[in-house]
Amino acid sequence: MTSTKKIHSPGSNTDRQSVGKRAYHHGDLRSALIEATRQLVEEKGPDSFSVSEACRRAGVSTAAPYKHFKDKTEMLVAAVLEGMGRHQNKVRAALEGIPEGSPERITAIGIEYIAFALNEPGIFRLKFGGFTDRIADPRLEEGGQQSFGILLTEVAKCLGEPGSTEEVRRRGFLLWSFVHGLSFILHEKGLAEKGSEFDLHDLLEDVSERMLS
Amino acid sequence: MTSTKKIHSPGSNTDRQSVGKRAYHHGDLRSALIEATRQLVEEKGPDSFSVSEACRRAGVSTAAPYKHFKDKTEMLVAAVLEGMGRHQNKVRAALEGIPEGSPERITAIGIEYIAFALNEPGIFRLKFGGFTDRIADPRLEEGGQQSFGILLTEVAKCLGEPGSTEEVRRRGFLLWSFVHGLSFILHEKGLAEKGSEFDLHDLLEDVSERMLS
DNA sequence: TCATCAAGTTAGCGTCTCTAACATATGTTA
DNA sequence: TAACATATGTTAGAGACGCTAACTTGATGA
Repeated sequence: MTSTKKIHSPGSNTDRQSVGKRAYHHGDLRSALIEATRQLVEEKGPDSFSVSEACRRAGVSTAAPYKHFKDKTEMLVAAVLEGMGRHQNKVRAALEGIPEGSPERITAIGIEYIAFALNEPGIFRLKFGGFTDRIADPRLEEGGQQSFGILLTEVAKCLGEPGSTEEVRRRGFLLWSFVHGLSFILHEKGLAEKGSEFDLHDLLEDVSERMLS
Repeated sequence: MTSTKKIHSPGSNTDRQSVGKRAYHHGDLRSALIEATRQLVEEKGPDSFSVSEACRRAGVSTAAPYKHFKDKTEMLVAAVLEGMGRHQNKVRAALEGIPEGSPERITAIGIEYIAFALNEPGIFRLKFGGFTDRIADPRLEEGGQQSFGILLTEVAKCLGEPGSTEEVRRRGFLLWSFVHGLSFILHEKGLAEKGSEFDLHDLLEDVSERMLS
Protein backbone atom coordinates (compact mmCIF):
# COMPACT_ATOMS: atom_id res chain seq x y z
CA MET A 1 0.00 0.00 0.00
CA THR A 2 1.58 3.27 -1.05
CA SER A 3 1.09 6.38 1.01
CA THR A 4 -2.42 7.75 0.72
CA LYS A 5 -2.29 9.89 3.82
CA LYS A 6 -3.48 13.45 3.65
CA ILE A 7 -0.80 16.03 3.89
CA HIS A 8 -1.32 19.39 5.52
CA SER A 9 1.18 21.33 3.44
CA PRO A 10 4.11 20.68 5.73
CA GLY A 11 5.66 24.05 5.16
CA SER A 12 2.70 26.08 6.36
CA ASN A 13 3.77 26.22 9.96
CA THR A 14 3.17 29.90 10.60
CA ASP A 15 1.21 29.23 13.79
CA ARG A 16 3.15 30.57 16.75
CA GLN A 17 0.93 28.44 18.98
CA SER A 18 2.49 25.19 17.90
CA VAL A 19 5.44 24.18 20.00
CA GLY A 20 7.68 23.22 17.18
CA LYS A 21 6.52 19.69 16.36
CA ARG A 22 5.46 19.45 12.76
CA ALA A 23 4.38 17.33 9.87
CA TYR A 24 5.01 13.68 10.57
CA HIS A 25 2.44 11.10 9.68
CA HIS A 26 -0.63 13.20 9.76
CA GLY A 27 0.77 16.54 8.87
CA ASP A 28 0.13 18.33 12.08
CA LEU A 29 -2.19 16.30 14.23
CA ARG A 30 -1.73 18.45 17.28
CA SER A 31 -3.09 21.53 15.52
CA ALA A 32 -5.80 19.50 13.84
CA LEU A 33 -6.97 18.17 17.20
CA ILE A 34 -6.98 21.61 18.76
CA GLU A 35 -9.09 22.90 15.90
CA ALA A 36 -11.46 19.93 16.16
CA THR A 37 -11.69 20.54 19.90
CA ARG A 38 -12.48 24.19 19.34
CA GLN A 39 -15.20 23.37 16.83
CA LEU A 40 -16.81 20.71 19.00
CA VAL A 41 -16.74 22.87 22.10
CA GLU A 42 -18.64 25.52 20.17
CA GLU A 43 -21.05 23.10 18.53
CA LYS A 44 -21.93 20.80 21.42
CA GLY A 45 -20.88 22.85 24.41
CA PRO A 46 -17.84 22.37 26.66
CA ASP A 47 -19.42 19.70 28.84
CA SER A 48 -20.51 17.55 25.91
CA PHE A 49 -17.11 17.52 24.30
CA SER A 50 -15.57 14.09 23.83
CA VAL A 51 -12.10 13.11 22.77
CA SER A 52 -13.52 10.33 20.62
CA GLU A 53 -15.50 12.75 18.52
CA ALA A 54 -12.50 14.98 18.03
CA CYS A 55 -10.60 11.92 16.82
CA ARG A 56 -13.32 11.03 14.38
CA ARG A 57 -13.26 14.57 13.06
CA ALA A 58 -9.50 14.55 12.70
CA GLY A 59 -9.58 11.10 11.13
CA VAL A 60 -7.37 9.29 13.60
CA SER A 61 -7.80 6.55 16.18
CA THR A 62 -8.99 7.37 19.68
CA ALA A 63 -5.55 6.67 21.11
CA ALA A 64 -3.70 9.13 18.89
CA PRO A 65 -4.34 12.29 20.97
CA TYR A 66 -2.45 10.83 23.90
CA LYS A 67 0.79 11.18 22.00
CA HIS A 68 0.23 14.94 22.04
CA PHE A 69 -1.81 15.64 25.17
CA LYS A 70 -1.69 14.16 28.65
CA ASP A 71 -5.45 13.81 28.83
CA LYS A 72 -8.77 15.31 27.78
CA THR A 73 -8.32 18.33 30.03
CA GLU A 74 -5.04 19.22 28.40
CA MET A 75 -6.74 19.20 25.01
CA LEU A 76 -9.31 21.64 26.29
CA VAL A 77 -6.61 23.81 27.83
CA ALA A 78 -4.78 23.91 24.52
CA ALA A 79 -7.96 25.05 22.78
CA VAL A 80 -8.49 27.76 25.36
CA LEU A 81 -4.91 28.98 25.08
CA GLU A 82 -5.25 29.16 21.33
CA GLY A 83 -8.42 31.19 21.73
CA MET A 84 -6.81 33.51 24.23
CA GLY A 85 -4.02 34.16 21.79
CA ARG A 86 -6.45 35.19 19.10
CA HIS A 87 -8.35 37.35 21.56
CA GLN A 88 -5.23 39.20 22.66
CA ASN A 89 -4.30 39.90 19.07
CA LYS A 90 -7.71 41.39 18.48
CA VAL A 91 -7.40 43.62 21.52
CA ARG A 92 -4.00 44.85 20.37
CA ALA A 93 -5.37 45.56 16.91
CA ALA A 94 -8.39 47.39 18.32
CA LEU A 95 -6.24 49.62 20.51
CA GLU A 96 -3.91 50.62 17.70
CA GLY A 97 -6.14 53.27 16.21
CA ILE A 98 -7.14 54.95 19.47
CA PRO A 99 -5.01 57.70 21.04
CA GLU A 100 -3.25 57.03 24.35
CA GLY A 101 -5.02 58.10 27.50
CA SER A 102 -8.39 58.14 25.81
CA PRO A 103 -11.24 56.46 27.70
CA GLU A 104 -12.31 54.99 24.39
CA ARG A 105 -9.45 52.56 24.76
CA ILE A 106 -11.11 51.13 27.84
CA THR A 107 -14.41 50.86 26.04
CA ALA A 108 -12.65 49.08 23.20
CA ILE A 109 -11.14 46.53 25.57
CA GLY A 110 -14.61 45.87 26.96
CA ILE A 111 -16.09 45.53 23.51
CA GLU A 112 -13.50 42.96 22.51
CA TYR A 113 -14.06 41.05 25.76
CA ILE A 114 -17.77 40.84 25.11
CA ALA A 115 -17.26 40.10 21.43
CA PHE A 116 -15.16 37.11 22.37
CA ALA A 117 -17.86 35.83 24.70
CA LEU A 118 -20.47 36.25 21.98
CA ASN A 119 -18.41 34.80 19.12
CA GLU A 120 -16.80 31.96 21.00
CA PRO A 121 -19.10 31.17 23.91
CA GLY A 122 -17.75 27.64 24.25
CA ILE A 123 -14.16 28.69 24.72
CA PHE A 124 -15.21 31.61 26.88
CA ARG A 125 -17.11 29.33 29.25
CA LEU A 126 -14.31 26.84 29.25
CA LYS A 127 -11.98 29.57 30.41
CA PHE A 128 -14.23 31.22 32.96
CA GLY A 129 -17.35 29.29 33.67
CA GLY A 130 -16.93 26.45 36.04
CA PHE A 131 -14.25 24.15 34.79
CA THR A 132 -11.71 25.60 37.16
CA ASP A 133 -11.49 22.41 39.15
CA ARG A 134 -10.16 20.53 36.21
CA ILE A 135 -8.57 23.33 34.25
CA ALA A 136 -5.98 24.99 36.46
CA ASP A 137 -3.10 25.65 34.13
CA PRO A 138 -0.50 28.30 35.02
CA ARG A 139 -0.45 29.52 31.41
CA LEU A 140 -4.13 30.38 31.68
CA GLU A 141 -3.61 32.45 34.79
CA GLU A 142 -0.64 34.12 33.18
CA GLY A 143 -2.74 35.19 30.21
CA GLY A 144 -5.40 36.54 32.53
CA GLN A 145 -2.84 38.52 34.52
CA GLN A 146 -1.54 40.00 31.31
CA SER A 147 -4.98 41.06 30.09
CA PHE A 148 -5.82 42.59 33.44
CA GLY A 149 -2.49 44.41 33.39
CA ILE A 150 -3.35 46.00 30.05
CA LEU A 151 -6.64 47.22 31.47
CA LEU A 152 -4.95 48.65 34.56
CA THR A 153 -2.47 50.53 32.40
CA GLU A 154 -5.31 52.16 30.50
CA VAL A 155 -7.22 52.99 33.66
CA ALA A 156 -4.13 54.59 35.19
CA LYS A 157 -3.63 56.74 32.10
CA CYS A 158 -7.26 57.82 32.11
CA LEU A 159 -7.18 58.73 35.79
CA GLY A 160 -3.84 60.46 35.46
CA GLU A 161 -2.34 58.19 38.07
CA PRO A 162 1.35 57.29 38.01
CA GLY A 163 0.82 53.54 37.89
CA SER A 164 -1.06 50.70 39.52
CA THR A 165 -2.18 52.59 42.61
CA GLU A 166 -4.86 51.18 44.87
CA GLU A 167 -7.44 53.47 43.30
CA VAL A 168 -6.44 52.27 39.84
CA ARG A 169 -6.71 48.64 40.87
CA ARG A 170 -10.06 49.32 42.48
CA ARG A 171 -11.56 51.03 39.45
CA GLY A 172 -10.05 48.46 37.13
CA PHE A 173 -11.45 45.64 39.21
CA LEU A 174 -14.92 47.20 39.17
CA LEU A 175 -14.78 47.68 35.41
CA TRP A 176 -13.60 44.14 34.87
CA SER A 177 -16.36 42.75 37.08
CA PHE A 178 -18.94 44.63 35.14
CA VAL A 179 -17.69 43.61 31.70
CA HIS A 180 -17.21 40.03 32.88
CA GLY A 181 -20.78 39.82 34.14
CA LEU A 182 -22.13 41.49 31.06
CA SER A 183 -20.31 38.99 28.89
CA PHE A 184 -21.80 36.08 30.77
CA ILE A 185 -25.28 37.46 30.64
CA LEU A 186 -25.22 38.43 26.99
CA HIS A 187 -23.80 35.21 25.64
CA GLU A 188 -26.27 33.05 27.51
CA LYS A 189 -29.47 32.54 25.59
CA GLY A 190 -31.79 32.47 28.56
CA LEU A 191 -30.39 35.69 30.01
CA ALA A 192 -29.48 37.78 26.99
CA GLU A 193 -33.01 38.98 26.38
CA LYS A 194 -32.95 41.21 29.44
CA GLY A 195 -30.11 43.20 27.94
CA SER A 196 -31.20 43.12 24.33
CA GLU A 197 -33.11 46.38 24.55
CA PHE A 198 -29.92 48.35 25.20
CA ASP A 199 -27.12 49.36 22.89
CA LEU A 200 -23.88 47.73 23.86
CA HIS A 201 -21.68 50.74 23.11
CA ASP A 202 -23.98 52.98 25.12
CA LEU A 203 -23.86 50.66 28.11
CA LEU A 204 -20.09 50.42 28.04
CA GLU A 205 -19.55 54.13 27.67
CA ASP A 206 -22.08 54.79 30.39
CA VAL A 207 -20.35 52.45 32.80
CA SER A 208 -16.83 53.57 31.90
CA GLU A 209 -17.86 57.12 32.65
CA ARG A 210 -19.49 56.21 35.95
CA MET A 211 -16.48 54.16 37.03
CA LEU A 212 -13.79 56.61 35.99
CA SER A 213 -15.35 59.82 37.26
CA MET B 1 -33.96 -12.00 55.17
CA THR B 2 -35.86 -9.51 57.23
CA SER B 3 -35.85 -5.84 56.36
CA THR B 4 -32.52 -4.22 57.14
CA LYS B 5 -33.09 -1.13 55.02
CA LYS B 6 -32.36 2.21 56.51
CA ILE B 7 -35.36 4.32 57.16
CA HIS B 8 -35.30 8.07 56.84
CA SER B 9 -37.92 8.81 59.48
CA PRO B 10 -40.88 8.59 57.13
CA GLY B 11 -42.79 11.29 58.90
CA SER B 12 -40.16 13.95 58.51
CA ASN B 13 -41.38 15.23 55.16
CA THR B 14 -41.31 18.92 55.92
CA ASP B 15 -39.42 19.70 52.73
CA ARG B 16 -41.63 21.79 50.47
CA GLN B 17 -39.29 20.96 47.60
CA SER B 18 -40.45 17.35 47.33
CA VAL B 19 -43.28 16.90 44.91
CA GLY B 20 -45.43 14.76 47.10
CA LYS B 21 -43.97 11.29 46.64
CA ARG B 22 -42.84 10.00 49.98
CA ALA B 23 -41.60 7.12 52.07
CA TYR B 24 -41.76 3.94 50.07
CA HIS B 25 -38.85 1.56 50.16
CA HIS B 26 -36.05 3.98 50.85
CA GLY B 27 -37.80 6.62 52.82
CA ASP B 28 -37.42 9.47 50.40
CA LEU B 29 -34.95 8.57 47.73
CA ARG B 30 -35.71 11.56 45.60
CA SER B 31 -34.64 14.00 48.30
CA ALA B 32 -31.68 11.84 49.24
CA LEU B 33 -30.46 11.85 45.64
CA ILE B 34 -30.86 15.59 45.34
CA GLU B 35 -28.83 16.05 48.49
CA ALA B 36 -26.17 13.63 47.27
CA THR B 37 -26.08 15.48 43.97
CA ARG B 38 -25.68 18.80 45.73
CA GLN B 39 -22.83 17.48 47.86
CA LEU B 40 -20.99 15.90 44.96
CA VAL B 41 -21.36 18.95 42.77
CA GLU B 42 -19.71 20.98 45.49
CA GLU B 43 -17.03 18.42 46.26
CA LYS B 44 -15.97 17.36 42.78
CA GLY B 45 -17.29 20.16 40.63
CA PRO B 46 -20.29 20.15 38.31
CA ASP B 47 -18.52 18.54 35.38
CA SER B 48 -17.14 15.66 37.42
CA PHE B 49 -20.49 14.72 38.87
CA SER B 50 -21.63 11.19 38.12
CA VAL B 51 -24.98 9.53 38.73
CA SER B 52 -23.22 6.37 39.84
CA GLU B 53 -21.46 8.13 42.67
CA ALA B 54 -24.67 9.75 43.84
CA CYS B 55 -26.20 6.27 43.93
CA ARG B 56 -23.35 4.91 45.97
CA ARG B 57 -23.75 7.77 48.41
CA ALA B 58 -27.48 7.21 48.68
CA GLY B 59 -26.98 3.46 48.99
CA VAL B 60 -29.04 2.38 46.00
CA SER B 61 -28.38 0.72 42.66
CA THR B 62 -27.39 2.80 39.65
CA ALA B 63 -30.76 2.26 38.05
CA ALA B 64 -32.78 3.62 40.94
CA PRO B 65 -32.58 7.34 40.06
CA TYR B 66 -34.37 6.75 36.79
CA LYS B 67 -37.59 6.08 38.68
CA HIS B 68 -37.44 9.69 39.89
CA PHE B 69 -35.53 11.60 37.20
CA LYS B 70 -35.56 11.40 33.44
CA ASP B 71 -31.80 11.55 33.20
CA LYS B 72 -28.63 12.95 34.73
CA THR B 73 -29.46 16.48 33.63
CA GLU B 74 -32.77 16.39 35.43
CA MET B 75 -31.01 15.42 38.63
CA LEU B 76 -28.72 18.41 38.28
CA VAL B 77 -31.65 20.69 37.54
CA ALA B 78 -33.40 19.46 40.67
CA ALA B 79 -30.33 20.27 42.74
CA VAL B 80 -30.14 23.74 41.22
CA LEU B 81 -33.83 24.40 41.85
CA GLU B 82 -33.42 23.34 45.44
CA GLY B 83 -30.49 25.71 45.80
CA MET B 84 -32.39 28.56 44.19
CA GLY B 85 -35.19 28.05 46.68
CA ARG B 86 -32.84 28.37 49.60
CA HIS B 87 -31.23 31.42 48.05
CA GLN B 88 -34.54 33.18 47.57
CA ASN B 89 -35.47 32.52 51.17
CA LYS B 90 -32.24 34.09 52.30
CA VAL B 91 -32.84 37.16 50.17
CA ARG B 92 -36.31 37.56 51.60
CA ALA B 93 -34.96 37.21 55.12
CA ALA B 94 -32.19 39.71 54.48
CA LEU B 95 -34.61 42.31 53.12
CA GLU B 96 -36.97 42.06 56.05
CA GLY B 97 -35.03 44.26 58.41
CA ILE B 98 -34.27 47.02 55.91
CA PRO B 99 -36.71 49.90 55.32
CA GLU B 100 -38.46 50.18 51.95
CA GLY B 101 -36.90 52.44 49.39
CA SER B 102 -33.50 52.30 51.05
CA PRO B 103 -30.53 51.68 48.76
CA GLU B 104 -29.25 49.31 51.40
CA ARG B 105 -31.82 46.85 50.16
CA ILE B 106 -30.07 46.73 46.82
CA THR B 107 -26.73 46.22 48.49
CA ALA B 108 -28.25 43.41 50.53
CA ILE B 109 -29.50 41.67 47.40
CA GLY B 110 -26.03 41.90 45.94
CA ILE B 111 -24.43 40.57 49.11
CA GLU B 112 -26.72 37.55 49.11
CA TYR B 113 -26.04 36.92 45.43
CA ILE B 114 -22.30 36.91 46.03
CA ALA B 115 -22.66 34.91 49.24
CA PHE B 116 -24.45 32.20 47.30
CA ALA B 117 -21.66 32.09 44.74
CA LEU B 118 -19.07 31.84 47.48
CA ASN B 119 -20.90 29.30 49.64
CA GLU B 120 -22.23 27.09 46.87
CA PRO B 121 -19.92 27.58 43.91
CA GLY B 122 -20.90 24.26 42.38
CA ILE B 123 -24.59 25.02 42.22
CA PHE B 124 -23.89 28.60 41.20
CA ARG B 125 -21.82 27.46 38.24
CA LEU B 126 -24.33 24.84 37.35
CA LYS B 127 -26.95 27.54 37.13
CA PHE B 128 -24.95 30.19 35.33
CA GLY B 129 -21.65 28.96 34.11
CA GLY B 130 -21.80 27.10 30.90
CA PHE B 131 -24.20 24.23 31.21
CA THR B 132 -26.92 26.10 29.43
CA ASP B 133 -26.86 23.79 26.47
CA ARG B 134 -27.91 20.87 28.57
CA ILE B 135 -29.76 22.63 31.34
CA ALA B 136 -32.55 24.65 29.80
CA ASP B 137 -35.46 24.16 32.13
CA PRO B 138 -38.33 26.65 32.16
CA ARG B 139 -38.44 26.58 35.97
CA LEU B 140 -34.87 27.87 36.07
CA GLU B 141 -35.69 30.80 33.83
CA GLU B 142 -38.77 31.48 35.86
CA GLY B 143 -36.73 31.71 39.03
CA GLY B 144 -34.28 34.04 37.35
CA GLN B 145 -37.06 36.30 36.12
CA GLN B 146 -38.46 36.44 39.61
CA SER B 147 -35.14 37.41 41.17
CA PHE B 148 -34.53 40.06 38.55
CA GLY B 149 -38.02 41.38 39.16
CA ILE B 150 -37.29 41.84 42.85
CA LEU B 151 -34.18 43.80 41.99
CA LEU B 152 -36.06 46.02 39.54
CA THR B 153 -38.70 46.76 42.16
CA GLU B 154 -36.02 47.96 44.55
CA VAL B 155 -34.28 50.01 41.89
CA ALA B 156 -37.55 51.68 40.95
CA LYS B 157 -38.23 52.59 44.56
CA CYS B 158 -34.73 54.01 44.99
CA LEU B 159 -34.97 56.08 41.85
CA GLY B 160 -38.48 57.21 42.67
CA GLU B 161 -39.78 55.82 39.41
CA PRO B 162 -43.35 54.54 39.11
CA GLY B 163 -42.41 51.04 37.97
CA SER B 164 -40.26 49.17 35.50
CA THR B 165 -39.43 52.10 33.24
CA GLU B 166 -36.64 51.85 30.69
CA GLU B 167 -34.32 53.74 32.99
CA VAL B 168 -35.09 51.34 35.82
CA ARG B 169 -34.45 48.34 33.62
CA ARG B 170 -31.23 49.88 32.40
CA ARG B 171 -29.86 50.62 35.86
CA GLY B 172 -31.04 47.26 37.14
CA PHE B 173 -29.37 45.49 34.27
CA LEU B 174 -26.11 47.31 34.90
CA LEU B 175 -26.23 46.46 38.60
CA TRP B 176 -27.00 42.85 37.88
CA SER B 177 -24.16 42.60 35.37
CA PHE B 178 -21.75 43.98 37.90
CA VAL B 179 -22.82 41.71 40.75
CA HIS B 180 -22.93 38.73 38.43
CA GLY B 181 -19.39 39.36 37.23
CA LEU B 182 -18.17 40.03 40.74
CA SER B 183 -19.66 36.73 41.89
CA PHE B 184 -17.89 34.81 39.17
CA ILE B 185 -14.58 36.46 39.82
CA LEU B 186 -14.67 36.11 43.59
CA HIS B 187 -15.71 32.49 43.74
CA GLU B 188 -13.05 31.37 41.30
CA LYS B 189 -9.78 30.60 42.99
CA GLY B 190 -7.54 31.82 40.24
CA LEU B 191 -9.31 35.15 39.93
CA ALA B 192 -10.39 35.99 43.45
CA GLU B 193 -7.00 37.30 44.52
CA LYS B 194 -7.36 40.41 42.38
CA GLY B 195 -10.36 41.46 44.41
CA SER B 196 -9.20 40.29 47.80
CA GLU B 197 -7.66 43.62 48.74
CA PHE B 198 -11.06 45.33 48.73
CA ASP B 199 -13.91 45.17 51.18
CA LEU B 200 -16.97 43.61 49.66
CA HIS B 201 -19.47 45.92 51.32
CA ASP B 202 -17.48 48.95 50.25
CA LEU B 203 -17.40 47.80 46.66
CA LEU B 204 -21.12 47.11 46.54
CA GLU B 205 -22.05 50.41 48.15
CA ASP B 206 -19.67 52.24 45.87
CA VAL B 207 -21.17 50.67 42.78
CA SER B 208 -24.76 51.03 43.92
CA GLU B 209 -24.14 54.71 44.44
CA ARG B 210 -22.50 55.15 41.05
CA MET B 211 -25.27 53.26 39.29
CA LEU B 212 -28.21 54.90 41.05
CA SER B 213 -27.05 58.51 40.96
C1' DT C 1 -56.77 -11.52 50.92
C1' DC C 2 -55.19 -10.37 46.96
C1' DA C 3 -54.58 -7.40 42.85
C1' DT C 4 -52.24 -3.30 41.60
C1' DC C 5 -48.72 -0.31 40.96
C1' DA C 6 -44.84 2.47 42.74
C1' DA C 7 -40.15 1.78 43.72
C1' DG C 8 -36.34 -0.91 43.83
C1' DT C 9 -32.83 -4.65 41.70
C1' DT C 10 -29.95 -7.23 38.19
C1' DA C 11 -28.07 -7.64 33.76
C1' DG C 12 -26.46 -5.72 29.88
C1' DC C 13 -25.66 -2.48 25.73
C1' DG C 14 -23.14 1.26 23.89
C1' DT C 15 -19.99 5.00 24.76
C1' DC C 16 -16.31 7.14 26.91
C1' DT C 17 -11.27 7.90 28.79
C1' DC C 18 -6.99 6.17 28.98
C1' DT C 19 -3.17 2.46 28.79
C1' DA C 20 -0.25 -1.28 26.98
C1' DA C 21 1.70 -3.39 23.31
C1' DC C 22 2.72 -3.31 18.77
C1' DA C 23 3.70 -1.06 13.94
C1' DT C 24 5.70 2.37 11.00
C1' DA C 25 7.71 6.52 9.29
C1' DT C 26 11.62 9.86 9.79
C1' DG C 27 16.16 11.76 10.38
C1' DT C 28 20.69 10.79 12.16
C1' DT C 29 24.81 8.65 12.30
C1' DA C 30 28.36 5.18 11.50
C1' DT D 1 23.47 3.49 2.63
C1' DA D 2 22.17 0.44 6.48
C1' DA D 3 20.92 0.43 11.06
C1' DC D 4 19.23 2.74 14.98
C1' DA D 5 16.56 5.69 17.91
C1' DT D 6 12.63 8.17 18.33
C1' DA D 7 8.32 10.33 17.21
C1' DT D 8 3.89 9.18 15.69
C1' DG D 9 0.40 6.25 14.71
C1' DT D 10 -2.75 1.67 15.36
C1' DT D 11 -5.33 -2.23 17.70
C1' DA D 12 -7.11 -4.29 21.74
C1' DG D 13 -8.96 -3.94 25.97
C1' DA D 14 -9.84 -2.54 31.02
C1' DG D 15 -12.79 0.02 33.78
C1' DA D 16 -16.30 3.75 34.53
C1' DC D 17 -20.44 5.72 33.14
C1' DG D 18 -25.47 6.64 31.28
C1' DC D 19 -29.42 4.54 30.47
C1' DT D 20 -32.94 0.69 29.39
C1' DA D 21 -35.44 -3.76 29.74
C1' DA D 22 -37.11 -7.14 32.52
C1' DC D 23 -37.79 -8.79 36.82
C1' DT D 24 -38.78 -8.45 42.14
C1' DT D 25 -40.58 -6.43 46.27
C1' DG D 26 -43.67 -4.32 49.25
C1' DA D 27 -47.30 -0.84 50.53
C1' DT D 28 -52.18 0.26 49.70
C1' DG D 29 -56.92 -0.16 49.09
C1' DA D 30 -61.10 -2.75 47.15
